[in-house]
Amino acid sequence: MANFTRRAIKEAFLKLLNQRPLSQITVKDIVEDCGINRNSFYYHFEDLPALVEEMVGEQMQNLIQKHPTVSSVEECADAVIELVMENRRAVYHIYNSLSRDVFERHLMDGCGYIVSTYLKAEFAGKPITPADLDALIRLHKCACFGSVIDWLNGGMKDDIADYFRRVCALQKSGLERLER
Amino acid sequence: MANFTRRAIKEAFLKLLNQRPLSQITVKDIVEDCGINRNSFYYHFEDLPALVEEMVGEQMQNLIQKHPTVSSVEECADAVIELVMENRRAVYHIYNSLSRDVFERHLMDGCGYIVSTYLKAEFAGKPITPADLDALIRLHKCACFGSVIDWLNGGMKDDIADYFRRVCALQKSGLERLER
DNA sequence: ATCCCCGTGCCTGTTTTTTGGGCACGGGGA
DNA sequence: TCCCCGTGCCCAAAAAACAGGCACGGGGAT
Repeated sequence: MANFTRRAIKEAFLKLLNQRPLSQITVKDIVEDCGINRNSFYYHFEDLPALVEEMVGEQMQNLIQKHPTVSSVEECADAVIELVMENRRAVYHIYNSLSRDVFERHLMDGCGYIVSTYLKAEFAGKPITPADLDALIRLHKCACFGSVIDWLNGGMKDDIADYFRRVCALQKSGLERLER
Repeated sequence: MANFTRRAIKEAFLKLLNQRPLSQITVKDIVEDCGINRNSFYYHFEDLPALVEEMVGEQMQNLIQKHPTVSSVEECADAVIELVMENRRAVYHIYNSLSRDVFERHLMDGCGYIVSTYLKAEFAGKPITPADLDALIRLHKCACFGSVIDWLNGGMKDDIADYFRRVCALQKSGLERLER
C-alpha cells in the first residue's frame, strides 16, 4: 500500500538532478544514494527514462492537485511558477537533456489542464461556442507553456514572474474584450 | 539495508507527537498515517513504548553526532537547546507522559556525553585528579539536564536560552577559578 | 585496432518485509 | 452487563529487496 522504496528512489533522483545534469546520473548513483540494491530499482522502474517519465508526470500532478481551484490568470501563473522555481536546477537539467520532450509534453499538458479548468468555469453560461472556447484555451495554454520555455532558453536568468505578468495582462485584456 | 518503512513509522510518530499527547496516539494512528499494515508496525517494534525508547534515543544520538566537537560551554548549551526547540511540542508531550523516565534518562546521558567530551578535552594535561574531573563532569551534566527539566516544568514559557546562559556563566566562572 | 572498464538490463533463486485475516484479552463507555 | 475498540500475537500468502551472475555495448586507454 505504501511504497517507501519507490518514493525514496524518486527523492534521491530529484536530489541528484538538483546537483548535476541528467547525463551524469546513473542508476548506480541513485541506488547508492538511497542505499538499496540495484535490482530493486529495476523492480520498480523499467529503466532511467521510465523514472524520468514518472517523476515529471508526478510533479505535474502534484502541482495540479495543489491548486485545485484556480480562479484567475494570476493564480494560474503562480501555480506553474511555483513548481518550476521549487526545483529549478532539476528542471533545467531535465530540459537540457535527451528527456526534454518528456518535460515539454507534461508541461504542456499541465498548462492545458490548469488553463482549461479555469477558462471553462469562467465562461460557464456565457455566450461562446465550444470551438471558440477550445481555441481560447489552446491559445492561453501555449502562452503559458511558451513563457516557461522562453525563460529556460534564456538560462533562467530573467525573472520568470515577468514573463507571466505580461502573459497575464494579454490574457486579461483579451478576456475582457470577449466578455463585452 | 535501507529500511524505509521503519523510518516512515518514526517520522509519522514524531509528526503525531508534535500534534497531541502521547496518551492520545495509538498504533493504529501511526500505521494509518503512513498507510501501512498494523502488523508491519509490530514487525519492527515490540510495541509503542519500544518505539518511544528508540525514537528518544535516536534523537539524542543525532544531536551528539551533529555536534562532534563541542569546544565551549556555549556550544554545549546550543546543542541541547537546538534539539529541544526543534521538536518542542513532541518533547513536551513525551515529558508529560508515562514515558517521562525514558526521556529523562536519554537527556541525562546525552548531556553527560557532551559535557564529558568537552571537559575532558579542556582539562587534558592540566593538573586535576580523575576523581575531581568526574565530579566536575557530573555537576555540569546535572546543571545542563536540570535546566531543561526546569524549563519544561515551567511550561516552556520562558526562554530556555536564559536558563542556559546562567548555567554557562556559572560553569565558566567555576572553570576559570579551577584553572587558576 | 584491441583490450578493458564500467554501466546497463535482465535472469535465477533466496531472504526479508509487508500484507490480510483472524484470535483472545482487557479497559472503558453506554 | 454488554459492546466497542485497541492491543499483541498468530498464520500463511504475496510483495519486495536481496545477492550473484551474465551478455551486451560504449568509451577510454594502450
